Amino acid sequence: MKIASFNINGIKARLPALLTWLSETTPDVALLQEIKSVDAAFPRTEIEDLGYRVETHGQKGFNGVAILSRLPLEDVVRGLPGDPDDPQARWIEAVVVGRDAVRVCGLYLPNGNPAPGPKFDYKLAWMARLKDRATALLEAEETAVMAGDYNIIPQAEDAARPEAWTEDALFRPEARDAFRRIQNLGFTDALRATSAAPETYTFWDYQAGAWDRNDGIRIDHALLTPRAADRLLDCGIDAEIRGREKPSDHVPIWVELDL
DNA sequence: ATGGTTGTTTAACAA
Repeated sequence: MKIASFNINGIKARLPALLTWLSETTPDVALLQEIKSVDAAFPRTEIEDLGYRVETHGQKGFNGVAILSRLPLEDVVRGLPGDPDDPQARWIEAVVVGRDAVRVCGLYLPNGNPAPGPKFDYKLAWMARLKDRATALLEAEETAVMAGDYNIIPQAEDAARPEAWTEDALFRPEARDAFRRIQNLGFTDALRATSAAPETYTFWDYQAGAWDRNDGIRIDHALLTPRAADRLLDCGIDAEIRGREKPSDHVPIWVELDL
């Protein structure tokens, strides 16, 4: 089973590019972030025509996440548990019913800039809730994947110019520590840990020719529970699509599990 | 230090 994650930066602007990528790479599951759409306006028909079920958790203007799946989905949950009053649509999870079941969690972690400040506080509070959800997945011994735009540069090697990010919310020690604490609960960072992990980034800014200069960062991640990590066959980053017409500033990541 | 770009939505805000 191939599970991909892609911050598309607006479904309205990215639909042709998304359909092309889906047709070319045929993931069984695609977790989308930054759909920037309300549920009713999401172009589900065009995606369903490619054989995907569509579950969205959107809002007006920004944020918004979705799950596309060629396999049946059960137990869809919208919103990260822990704050029913959180107005920002950044989490959706569901159980994919394949040869064996796997829980997929798609997340769009808050950016947090400028830091320090209320947006950075919100980022850290959201990460505390993520840690609680992650702990519950481990305690239930689930086969689960938490993938998406984490807005975290875990280590200096994950940036072409780490010195440019020292004061940024994506690289500040408090945010990296929070990410490390979650991973150290027992998750595998698939795109770093495996021999198949590619040596490339997942985000290149639109500004200042970042793609042409390969001035990127690795901020999209797939964390696997031990039961999922045991099934990991391969993983990758579809970096080349960053060079296409009207690209997102992120590129897709994917893991292949023996499920 | 500033500005550089894109998307949603139409004046900023978010990234």
